[in-house]
Amino acid sequence: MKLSSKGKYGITIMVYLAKHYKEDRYISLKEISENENISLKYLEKLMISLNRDNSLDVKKGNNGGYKLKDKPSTYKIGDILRKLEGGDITNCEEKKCDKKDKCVTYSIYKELNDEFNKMMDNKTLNDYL
Amino acid sequence: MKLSSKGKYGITIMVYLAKHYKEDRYISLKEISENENISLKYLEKLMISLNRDNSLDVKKGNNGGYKLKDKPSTYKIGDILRKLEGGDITNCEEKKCDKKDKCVTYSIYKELNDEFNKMMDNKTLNDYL
DNA sequence: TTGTATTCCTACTAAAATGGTAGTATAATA
DNA sequence: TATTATACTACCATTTTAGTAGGAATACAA
Repeated sequence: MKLSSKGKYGITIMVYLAKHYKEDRYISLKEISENENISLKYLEKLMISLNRDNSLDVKKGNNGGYKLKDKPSTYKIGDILRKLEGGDITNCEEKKCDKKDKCVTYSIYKELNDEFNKMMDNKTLNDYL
Repeated sequence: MKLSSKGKYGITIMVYLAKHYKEDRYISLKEISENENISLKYLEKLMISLNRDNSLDVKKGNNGGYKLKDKPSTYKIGDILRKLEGGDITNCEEKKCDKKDKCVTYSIYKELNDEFNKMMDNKTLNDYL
């Protein structure tokens, strides 16, 4: 029942981009790395996950980097965390288990999962500038 | 952002006890093990955590076992999961981090954590009989 | 066209957490 | 004293987490 540090980094990164949204420039991972104390190499890896839905603008090369494609209020905290932490709070869906709907725990976990997602989707980057 | 199978077993166990609450007898781990397909040895270990708050009645020896001390509606799902999964959804509290309240992520995680706990505490064993 | 700054891709790895197993001790009671 | 339970302690294999390392691809500027 833990949110991993991956998700925390993800939020840190996205909030950083959001804070500089109005400057309308590409922000390099080097800059984020130095300001937020996250290793550059690890950042690179996190960005792959964070941008797998193509919600960010990327440019390689000199003065390249990342920026938000849209305004901060369109980025839900839930989306960010799900990209980094895996989609589901429960692992009831997995092959291991054959009971599915017969199972009490499954229904509890499903409820918790749905409510948790709803909760996270109520918050956007704009709430944390 | 995963709830582990430990928590699922915990709910399975507690729901089992709840279902037999009215029979007012001690239920052995052997019985639960056979009915729910959980290894006896692992069950024993889970019970230590599940009963570390002494919310269950235990008797050793012949015809011994566990039973609820109180009616199912007094057992919150949140309490059960927290006992097995560790108290907090975030690990922002840990020594690693020195920022604490300055930190945006901390405040997000705290909100999520509080709401998640509230959510789980709204459900009791009685809702899943 | 060459150098430099950047992201992208693939592979590896140490440490921690998870999900158990095994053996023995302790207790209750018939 | 035999039997049926839980309690305690130690171990362990597998998976996940949190990175590191090295180089390839791309963009652009001098």
